[in-house]
Amino acid sequence: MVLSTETEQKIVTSAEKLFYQKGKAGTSMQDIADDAGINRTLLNYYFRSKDQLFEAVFRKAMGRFVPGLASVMQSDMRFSAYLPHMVETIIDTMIEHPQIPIFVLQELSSNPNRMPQIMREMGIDPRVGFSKFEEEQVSGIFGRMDVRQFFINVLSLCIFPFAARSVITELLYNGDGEAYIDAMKQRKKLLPALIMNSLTEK
Amino acid sequence: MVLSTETEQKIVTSAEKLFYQKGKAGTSMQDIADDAGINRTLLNYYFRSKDQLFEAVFRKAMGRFVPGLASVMQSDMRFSAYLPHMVETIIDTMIEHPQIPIFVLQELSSNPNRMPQIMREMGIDPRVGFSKFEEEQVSGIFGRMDVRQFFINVLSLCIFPFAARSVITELLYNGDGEAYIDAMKQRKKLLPALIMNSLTEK
DNA sequence: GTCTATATTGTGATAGAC
DNA sequence: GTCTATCACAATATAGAC
Repeated sequence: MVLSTETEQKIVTSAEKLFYQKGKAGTSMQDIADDAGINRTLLNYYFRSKDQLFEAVFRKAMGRFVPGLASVMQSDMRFSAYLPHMVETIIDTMIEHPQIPIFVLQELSSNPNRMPQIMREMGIDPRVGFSKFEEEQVSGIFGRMDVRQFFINVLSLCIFPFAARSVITELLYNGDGEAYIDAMKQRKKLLPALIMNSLTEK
Repeated sequence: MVLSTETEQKIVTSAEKLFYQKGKAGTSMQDIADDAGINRTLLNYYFRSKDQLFEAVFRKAMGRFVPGLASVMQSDMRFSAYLPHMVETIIDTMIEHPQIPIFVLQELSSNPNRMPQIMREMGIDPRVGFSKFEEEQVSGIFGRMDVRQFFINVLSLCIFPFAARSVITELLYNGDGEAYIDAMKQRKKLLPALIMNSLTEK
């Protein structure tokens, strides 16, 4: 999607901000227009309907982290280098766009049937991401760990802390947002070691 | 909250189902009435406003997993027994109410300022849940692992797979919902060992 | 491209009959 | 407690002037 005019960009910027925060149904076209400082009817002029504007925002959100992940997956790094790189890529993306996890997961949860289509559109082949793991599983790095469970663990450890930001900040860091962010940055170094460690049998 | 009449129960049941699925703004009073098979104005009769109905559902959702967690935390089990029990409690709750994570996280994300108040209302003292960990940290079980990071890891590994259900099912289990559920059940045994393993230095 | 005016529908909420 | 009728308002969307 190419954003030609300045107005179009302002619309998308405001729409992203508000859709991320309040969701699709919780955000009105008027809200977006006000935030962008433009007339409400311009939203319809550029995007025809709220649905289409939302679609643009949703796809942009998916596009913010899928390509980064895909490129890591498709690189020919070995597992030992692959893991820290993947963790860092995910966490950096999350720090930059901390509201995306909930936004995307909420939409996919309300509309689970979208997943297959999205995967096709984004050119995601589940088998590609695994080939690397499966090769190395043969060589024994994974021990008895199921590759799928392993993958779930990595994603959980990287993404959940951002989806649960408010809870974690309040419950563990006494509401101190900076302490929370610091902790998230630490996880870039912490997680790879922890994950590797979890693979070796006790 | 005591649900006296049958009608009131039908309302709450439908409201839970729809609010979990579509969120507060995405669900209309008419939707709920239709789902419950009753007249729309009865919702106002019993709950006065949509806000108050939502509050009832939200508190019920919080109440579904907070007490279970709190009771585990406040028991005087030692860490080695505490961990599997905590993991099992969380995952069992998630299997029973898989939509609660996103529902709660989305609401708390849109409205982060609710967290402190909720913690007070539910009688959650952040220090209580940690006392157990901190005692044992002195005795060296945690090694150099930060207790807060550890806690984040446990919650991430237990909860995220449910928040990301549609993604995981599609990406890792070819859309096979039963395979997904089986994997979640396996995690009850898998995670405690993995987590303990991650604590020991390599 | 941007505005005003307007059409149309949906929404939350209440009053009052039964 | 449950219904019908009705309110005030907000929502998306379009037509048409400039």
